[in-house]
Amino acid sequence: MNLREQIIKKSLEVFYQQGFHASGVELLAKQAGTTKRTLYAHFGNKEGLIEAVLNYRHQQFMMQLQQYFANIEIMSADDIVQGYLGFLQDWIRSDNFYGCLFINACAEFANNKDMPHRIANEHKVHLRQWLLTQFEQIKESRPQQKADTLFVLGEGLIVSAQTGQIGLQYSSHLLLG
Amino acid sequence: MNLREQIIKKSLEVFYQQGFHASGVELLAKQAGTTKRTLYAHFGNKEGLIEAVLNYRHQQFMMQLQQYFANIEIMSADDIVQGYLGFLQDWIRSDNFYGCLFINACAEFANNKDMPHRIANEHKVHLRQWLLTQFEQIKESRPQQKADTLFVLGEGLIVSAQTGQIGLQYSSHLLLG
DNA sequence: TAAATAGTATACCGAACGGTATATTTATAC
DNA sequence: GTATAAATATACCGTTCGGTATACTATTTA
Repeated sequence: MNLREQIIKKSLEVFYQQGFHASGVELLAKQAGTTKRTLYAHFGNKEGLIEAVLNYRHQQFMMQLQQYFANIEIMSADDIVQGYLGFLQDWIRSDNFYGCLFINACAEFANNKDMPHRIANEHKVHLRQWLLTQFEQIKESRPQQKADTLFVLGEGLIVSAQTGQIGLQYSSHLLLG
Repeated sequence: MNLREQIIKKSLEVFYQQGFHASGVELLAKQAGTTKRTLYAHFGNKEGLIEAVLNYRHQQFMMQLQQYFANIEIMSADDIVQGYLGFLQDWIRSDNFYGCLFINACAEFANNKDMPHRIANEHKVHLRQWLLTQFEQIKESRPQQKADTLFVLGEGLIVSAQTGQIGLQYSSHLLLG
């Protein structure tokens, strides 16, 4: 068992459910089944742990998204839209959904020079680029506009769910013009 | 000068820029030009202050939105869409934009039984209802769907701006079907 | 087998936290 | 003009914070 990864995984859970500032290092270590001493040996300080957790979550999220898309056939722009929204809905409807960790990080670290904010920004840029690539691969017209609109819609759905706006009667037939 | 309101206004600024957990009561009092003693006399505890700040922000936001709409002529669904998006864009482009305080509150207080989360939920419900009323007033078809789609798009724009996604090429011609 | 490595247990540090106590000053009102 | 209320200044409380020190144990490797 990889202890370092165990600490990251458990800390991800705690940060996600309680926020970064509200999660003490003592608790993080205990939840990971280890001690502060070991935690600090691995990550230096709390900031180092946060950085590792955010990087881990980025990898995990992109992996899950790619895996989801690997199981569906993408032939049209609508497939991309329905695929991405389906992926988000599965996540949103799952237990222990507390919004997007990167958005939450920006909420707690408002200054864009703060490391968590910067990593969150890079994650979103990466995601937008990935969506763009999907539209480009099927040689869709205006791929940038479609990717960005889908991205914004997705962000809106995530946050709306986080604030308890369930059963939204939104329309997703917006990208096919 | 109303000291209670002064404390609320300054605390709103501090909470908005630093987050709730990261803002100490000592700092909040100092920024408001008063002392902890007085702050506690008015709000009982930190939670009471947070509650007052969130309620104040709700009133302020709805007031500003209504004022913005009072200055434009609403004759079509497109006017409502452009009006709401224009209102959000003005806010997003302003100095000291750090996302939506209510979304940020849900990020820090993930449990929907927490008071800040609950107030945030009520605020969003209220906003959605207000948007719905706008579409109903011009006797637009499918007002609920249009209001919800506009709401989700707005939430997405706010959060996208917060994570630094500028110059998005999204399409707002999505509600006119 | 002995050295080196990694993790545990626990106590501790100074600082900051939310919140309170005491005493003094300011402003309002009868 | 004096009582009453409201705000200030400041010190303090117990607790928790992020982070460190010390000592011990288990595992690996030469």
